[in-house]
Amino acid sequence: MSSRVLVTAALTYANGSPHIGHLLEAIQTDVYVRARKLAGEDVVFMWAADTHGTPIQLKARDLGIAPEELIKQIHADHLEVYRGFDLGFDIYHTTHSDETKFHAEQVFRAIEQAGGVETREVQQLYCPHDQMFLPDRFVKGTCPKCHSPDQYGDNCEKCGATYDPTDMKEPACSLCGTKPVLKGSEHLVVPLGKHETFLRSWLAKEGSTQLQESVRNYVMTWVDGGLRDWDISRDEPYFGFEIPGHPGKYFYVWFDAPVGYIGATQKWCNDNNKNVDDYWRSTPADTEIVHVIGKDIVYFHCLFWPAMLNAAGYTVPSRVQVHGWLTINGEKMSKSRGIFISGRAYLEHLPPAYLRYYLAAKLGSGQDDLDFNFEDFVNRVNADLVKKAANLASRCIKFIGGRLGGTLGEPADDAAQLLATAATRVQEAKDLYAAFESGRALRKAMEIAEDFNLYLTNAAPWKLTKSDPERARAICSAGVMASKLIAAILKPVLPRWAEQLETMLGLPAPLTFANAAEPLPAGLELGKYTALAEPIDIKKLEAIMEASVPKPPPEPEPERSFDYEVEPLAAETSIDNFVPIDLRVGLVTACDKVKKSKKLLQLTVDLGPLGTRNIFSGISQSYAPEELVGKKVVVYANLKPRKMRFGLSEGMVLAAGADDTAITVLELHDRARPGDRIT
RNA sequence: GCCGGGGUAGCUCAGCUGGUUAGAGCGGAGGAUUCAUAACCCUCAGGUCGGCGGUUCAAGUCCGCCCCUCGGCACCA
Repeated sequence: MSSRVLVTAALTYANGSPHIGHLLEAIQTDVYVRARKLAGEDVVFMWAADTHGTPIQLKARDLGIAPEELIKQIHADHLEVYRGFDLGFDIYHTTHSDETKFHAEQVFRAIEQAGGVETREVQQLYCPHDQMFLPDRFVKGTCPKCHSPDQYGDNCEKCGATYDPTDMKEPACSLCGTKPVLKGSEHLVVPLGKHETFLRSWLAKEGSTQLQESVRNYVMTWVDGGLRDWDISRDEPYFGFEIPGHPGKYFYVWFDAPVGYIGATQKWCNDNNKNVDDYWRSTPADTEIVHVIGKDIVYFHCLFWPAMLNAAGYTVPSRVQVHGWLTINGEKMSKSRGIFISGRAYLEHLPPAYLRYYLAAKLGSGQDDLDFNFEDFVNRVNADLVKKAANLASRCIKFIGGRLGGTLGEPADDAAQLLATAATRVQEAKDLYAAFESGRALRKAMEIAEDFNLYLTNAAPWKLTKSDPERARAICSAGVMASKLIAAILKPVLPRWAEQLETMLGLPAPLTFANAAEPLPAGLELGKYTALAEPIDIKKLEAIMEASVPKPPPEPEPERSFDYEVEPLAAETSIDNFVPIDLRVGLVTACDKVKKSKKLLQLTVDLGPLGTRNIFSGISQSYAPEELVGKKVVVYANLKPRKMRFGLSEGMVLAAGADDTAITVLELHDRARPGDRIT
């Protein structure tokens, strides 16, 4: 066992408030940390907000405030929400800090001195109006392949072509519309190929790094496919740290973001009289470094990050634990479609314990996606927490309090075996937690509750209050003891539950995995029972989701503001340009999903006297096929038929919407006749 | 197309290195009980363990092929 353990959750990007997806990871990390602490290990949870990069810079500009001000506000918000969920991090720092800057520079200098940094001349689009180089997604223009207008600088959503923003026709800055110019710039790159030997050993199956098998395989495909150079610099203006010795160049946000882990540790060490080198200049055998991340950032944490650390002489991670995505009622989260839960909205309606329990109960060590299902949530919380665990404590403590003078006795002999099994389960749970198997660990607690609820029913102490009160006391005392063991297992997930029970039982010391099985003294005066968990109603969850979705502004302000952007208005034109476009009323008579296609639906559209058409439309992410059947839609009917992979598309169905998942097909009133021209 | 994960009772899932009549939780049906937060306890699911072949004395459990589904990649990191 290492003498020290340092755990991190991924840094939350400081451009918004944490949502339930962030909380999944935070809770997973917190449960892991608390469990290992409860096991008596020296564990710290180092965390921070990720504050640099173009999106934050631009958001601050839109709000008319300095980026420093923006991230300060957001940091405060993160801290409040995360504390609200009882997350036991030792620090929630920020990457925009002296400590992170210091270590980012250290890492960079070390790599540079070892000859690990090279320069490359990069030609990039530059907006003379905004006076900045434009990342690919900030360029809009016409696709060089299919000539669709208004596509992003990296690929075309219409034809799927990929290209360089410099290849686009009529490129424009997406911020101001100005035509960007091509400008050369020198970038600093780290040729990752130089670190291949190290990375292979770090990733090796036989090595000491703990990685999920699927993660290891995934990363190895990158290594085997040839490691590319990593561009670590960005030109000013860029919200971040200037690179030492390279004026006007800034660290790319992904260079300094993970260094935020070290920065947070440095700050915490400064404040707590510890030595940062014990953590980050140690050997993995001496200090475990465990990163909990989502599957989107595996690339950074399993390639760049260990390579950087190793090259700069820092401790490399000993474990990277990857989790999947959170879906809500089986659907991907999406603010625009109202499928979204913010941490803040949750806290306004429900106690954090339920979410912590639900997510921890569903989490295992795999990286499967996890569904937040409302019905399941209510069932699980009510059945496990309320009906099983809380009820066991309630029936025993209340029984002793109400009928037996509130004094605990020795646990009954016939419960000894069950209590021994329960004590074993606590130890098993400890190990399960350390393996990120919180779901299984919690099951152990429920097994204890099931055992003892049954035991109590069979032993029926309520029949003995008159005839044999001491026997009744012994039975219930065993139940109280079981509740204590359950609370120990629940403690990493439900710290407040454990504290409440500690108070009711008047425990001399906080519960740990080690002391959980220590007997309670006979003669102990029990405190009054206070409810450990209350049943919840599914309506609460619906209310939370509603409250999470940004509401439209109550009254239109003099200057209307929108939370979305639309394409700029096309150039003015005459009616002559409209005439050649023949739009017709079409009745959708059949509609099916296209196999092997993510976006397409295949429609059969009746144009009345003009016959029927087969039309493919990229709206499958917004419509179920059956929704469209019987609808009257607008068809661009003289559009040249287009051969697609799945067949011939004979026209186009008109629709509105920027996002593939939020498209609205134009529908006509029922009195429109199929085939009628639209003018 | 390529790479991964899945496909086991109505739902969510356990089933490790193959071995008696395939399990749990939830929901549902019935019953028992009243200490407890209408809580607890008992009984009830006759499930082709996605399909087809194969290995074996023995296969959800190993091998091959196929189907379905989810995710990732293929452009960016």
